[in-house]
Amino acid sequence: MQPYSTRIFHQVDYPNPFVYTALIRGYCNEKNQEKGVEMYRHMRVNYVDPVSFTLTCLLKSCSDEENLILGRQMHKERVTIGGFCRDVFVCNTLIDMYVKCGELGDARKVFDEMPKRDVISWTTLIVAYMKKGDTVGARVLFRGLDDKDMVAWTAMVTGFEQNGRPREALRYFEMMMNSGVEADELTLVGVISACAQLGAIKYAGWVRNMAERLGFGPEDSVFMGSSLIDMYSKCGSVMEAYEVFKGMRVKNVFSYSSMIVGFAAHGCGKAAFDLFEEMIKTDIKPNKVTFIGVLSACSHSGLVDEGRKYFDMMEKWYGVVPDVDHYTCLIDLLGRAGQLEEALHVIRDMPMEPHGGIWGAVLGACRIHKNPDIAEFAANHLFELEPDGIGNYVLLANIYASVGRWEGVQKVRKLVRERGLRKNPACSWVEGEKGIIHEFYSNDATHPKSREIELVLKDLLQRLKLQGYEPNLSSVPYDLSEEEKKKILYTHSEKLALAYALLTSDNFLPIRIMKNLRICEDCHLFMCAASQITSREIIIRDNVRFHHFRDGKCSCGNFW
DNA sequence: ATAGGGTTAG
Repeated sequence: MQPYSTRIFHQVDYPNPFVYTALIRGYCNEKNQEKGVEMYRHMRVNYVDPVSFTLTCLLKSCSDEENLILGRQMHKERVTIGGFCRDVFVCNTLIDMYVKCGELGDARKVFDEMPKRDVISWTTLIVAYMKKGDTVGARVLFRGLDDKDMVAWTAMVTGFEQNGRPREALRYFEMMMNSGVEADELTLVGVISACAQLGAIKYAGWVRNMAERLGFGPEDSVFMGSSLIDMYSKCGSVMEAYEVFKGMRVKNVFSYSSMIVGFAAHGCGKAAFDLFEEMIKTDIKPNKVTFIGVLSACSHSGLVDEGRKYFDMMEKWYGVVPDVDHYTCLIDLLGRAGQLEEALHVIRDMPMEPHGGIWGAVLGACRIHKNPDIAEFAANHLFELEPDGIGNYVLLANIYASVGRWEGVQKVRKLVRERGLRKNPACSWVEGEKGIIHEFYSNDATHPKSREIELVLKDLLQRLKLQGYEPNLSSVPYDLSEEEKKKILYTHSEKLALAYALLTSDNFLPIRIMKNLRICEDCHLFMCAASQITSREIIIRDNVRFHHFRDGKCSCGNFW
């Protein structure tokens, strides 16, 4: 605040509400809440009645500072002054204040008691429900909203996207289009992120065209560019991601980090490092996520020494203090490289408590290196930290099974039963014609083409066998007969998805399969062989990384 | 004069 603002103020003999409010606004804008409140008191003591803007200024600063106590006081003030109860501006700011302070119930109460609400009141609340993860609540509210505008629709689209429900996000986007509401940059960025989750590369292409027509293509918009980079790499196309990156006129830390993370997930370690080196020559400062990318690039390429070097550098040279997630990358790096003992030392010596992710990285490494003892140790921590994390139980059971410790498998199964947990069904999906997503579960015969899929798969299996493919029975973590194991392997969801893609897609295009869990050894072998026999490039995105199968080989080097 | 929706993480 300019010092003379206050001086001038004191020269006014009888300041009116607007003069006071101007001063309060000045203080609040420069985050000097105490001074703002002091002026407010001054105003009241002198019997000057506040206007609604006076309250909204103070409430806004309560939102920013998350000062719930003062916020509640202002809420009461509103009542005592009277008249403002009906003021939509004041109420909306009040709702926002309660939301920012995490008091959704109070926000709702203000909303319910408003005599007249506008689209902003609704949207504020819808976003709050979405952020809390209550998509049902948000949807109910949205249904009750009469004049749904662009921002309200966008809040729904991005809300679903942020809650990991990309299909609903796209559904709402389409409903938005159908109801004739225009989309803008923010809407389309949300849609692109939903496509990234889904692996819907064709759909994303249309959205990108739309964005370019509207003047916010990746060349012009950093947001659009960064989310396209992320989308293309999550859809298995790093090169296209890089094309977008190169074409962006303005880049920021998001663009670089997304690209580095993309390279990392595809096992392009060298490209990730080169881009990092390029980045630090610009004015753009690397942040936490950038280093997550760099470190995970090291771990997917097995570069332990490089990883250690970057880990030591990040704080010393770039002022980014390693947090528990960076330690997770380091543990993952050491673990993958087989240095499990060293990984445990790092956990012991690190300055924070290990969280689930840390033990998860250890457990993952134990799977690669078939180490049931350390696995048990890590899993016990995990079972305490994440008692409902079904993936951990499955992983431990698989590790036991891989070394034939069936009594261990039984023990884990019992634990799962006792805790009333259920295995996540494995699911794979591909984008079919017209960009429609086709989903497959294991042993799933609900797809309209399932009869043909079965035939394609049978035929493929026979041809693969002639080439020397043998089902990998140890991929089935059950103590079953060979025949039964073969039957189970044969129905894994990614194989169904592959058969569907072979049946329907264009011959020259790569096949992109997404799945929710990690690919099993047998499917990995199967895909290697299938890529050779069919001369098709097969790209599988599992829940961790990408596998590019081409000419009988996988980009992960059979080490994942 | 004052308000609601956005990009990167193993």
